[in-house]
Amino acid sequence: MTVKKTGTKLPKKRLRPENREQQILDEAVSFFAEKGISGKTRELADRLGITQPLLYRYFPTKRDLIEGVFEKVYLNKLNPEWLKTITDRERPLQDRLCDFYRSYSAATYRYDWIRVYMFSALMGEEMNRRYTKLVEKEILTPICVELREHCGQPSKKRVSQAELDHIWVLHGGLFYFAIRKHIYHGRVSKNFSAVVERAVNAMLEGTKSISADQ
Amino acid sequence: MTVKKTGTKLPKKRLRPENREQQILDEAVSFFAEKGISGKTRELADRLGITQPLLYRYFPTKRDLIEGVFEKVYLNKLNPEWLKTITDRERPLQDRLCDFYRSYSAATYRYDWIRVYMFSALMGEEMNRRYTKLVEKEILTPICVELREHCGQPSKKRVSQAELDHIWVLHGGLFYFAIRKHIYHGRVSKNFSAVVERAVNAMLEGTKSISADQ
DNA sequence: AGTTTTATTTATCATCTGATAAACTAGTCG
DNA sequence: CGACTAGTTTATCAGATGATAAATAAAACT
Repeated sequence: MTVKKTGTKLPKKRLRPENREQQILDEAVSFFAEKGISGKTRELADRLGITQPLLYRYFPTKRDLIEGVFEKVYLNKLNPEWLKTITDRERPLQDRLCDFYRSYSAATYRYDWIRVYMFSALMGEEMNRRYTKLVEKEILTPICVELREHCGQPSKKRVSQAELDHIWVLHGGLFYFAIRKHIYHGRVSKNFSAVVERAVNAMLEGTKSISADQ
Repeated sequence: MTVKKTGTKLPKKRLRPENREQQILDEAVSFFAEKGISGKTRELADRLGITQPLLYRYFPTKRDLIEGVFEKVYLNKLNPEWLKTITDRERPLQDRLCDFYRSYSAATYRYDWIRVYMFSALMGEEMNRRYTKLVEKEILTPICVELREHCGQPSKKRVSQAELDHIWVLHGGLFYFAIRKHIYHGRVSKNFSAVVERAVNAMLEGTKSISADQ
């Protein structure tokens, strides 16, 4: 695909602005994911094989660059298919949730994504809170509704904070798998799918069981 | 130019080195928890009402100061009582785990702790990995053993990664409550104890139920 | 009190770092 | 080709920031 001059030195080719901007943004995501937001513009430029001032032609300030990184990470991450998967009552809830988490994890449990996400959260970025609220509305609340049905306790009442928090334990617990892997660099099992199945299964069975007691 | 005194009496008292060092360390924990490790020494000094060079009398480099902060956060955090609580087979496992998580969360699910913990993890600090491994060894593995017993499947085999990962989902899921609260600044229910009870209960019942199937 | 000690401040350095302006040159077009 | 356009580099600035040395003054000591 790339027909570049073979040699010791990379040819300093000029790129069209759109391409250069994309190239910078791509590398910036991976760079700031690794180094954190206090990563230096000179080092990023080095990685790109360009000079530092060139960054400023495409992004007037470092903040603008960072914002580009955040947008790339946060935007269009919620797949509308997920809601369909979750609410498809033709299938057992167990299967739906496992499918959802397999797909969701493939989209977000990635080194760059997880780390930029956490950095932005620690910075108190508004975008993070917006995303979290969106997840609650579009993913977790629907799961709560399905969970009620699954436990034979449908109701018209609004999903409560307690119900949300209960599902957050599963959702966060699975997310924590990615934190352990990409932030703690700890040992995790290869087979995430098995972890999901076990956790989802236990949660569904357990929740049904304890809600029957009451 | 301007005299520091703001009219009211802020006596510039000299402190004994031990006291000053402690005072600096205390404020540093809360300061770096809020600002991240790239927080500036001058700003920390301002908060303390001292001058920036004074910091360097007690901590030769910023790195030394940060290390002091990390030690304060990581050291002696694992209470030996917890192991006793977890393994006390006189009581139902449900009660033991709920007690443990109430105590564990009181000790670690704090603004300063959670944030410094996450900052250090993102930096790839060795201390973080050590702590995580210790948690696995002293807390999660014992829980796995008790869980086997609870499910009527005791065994002499070593606790597997899959078993650990299953418990990590609960452990991380509850930890994630603190992340949502102190890092995402999201809405969480006041009653964490109720969240614990529900999650622990569901996990125990669910795990027992699904392990009976096999 | 006078003297000594040392916690603290004042003044300052060296370097880093985000940012800007001008020079340079690869690619394009007549 | 020769000239123009614009992507890129070179040179550099201004402020920030970690760190140091000397001056100051509060407490301790005699």
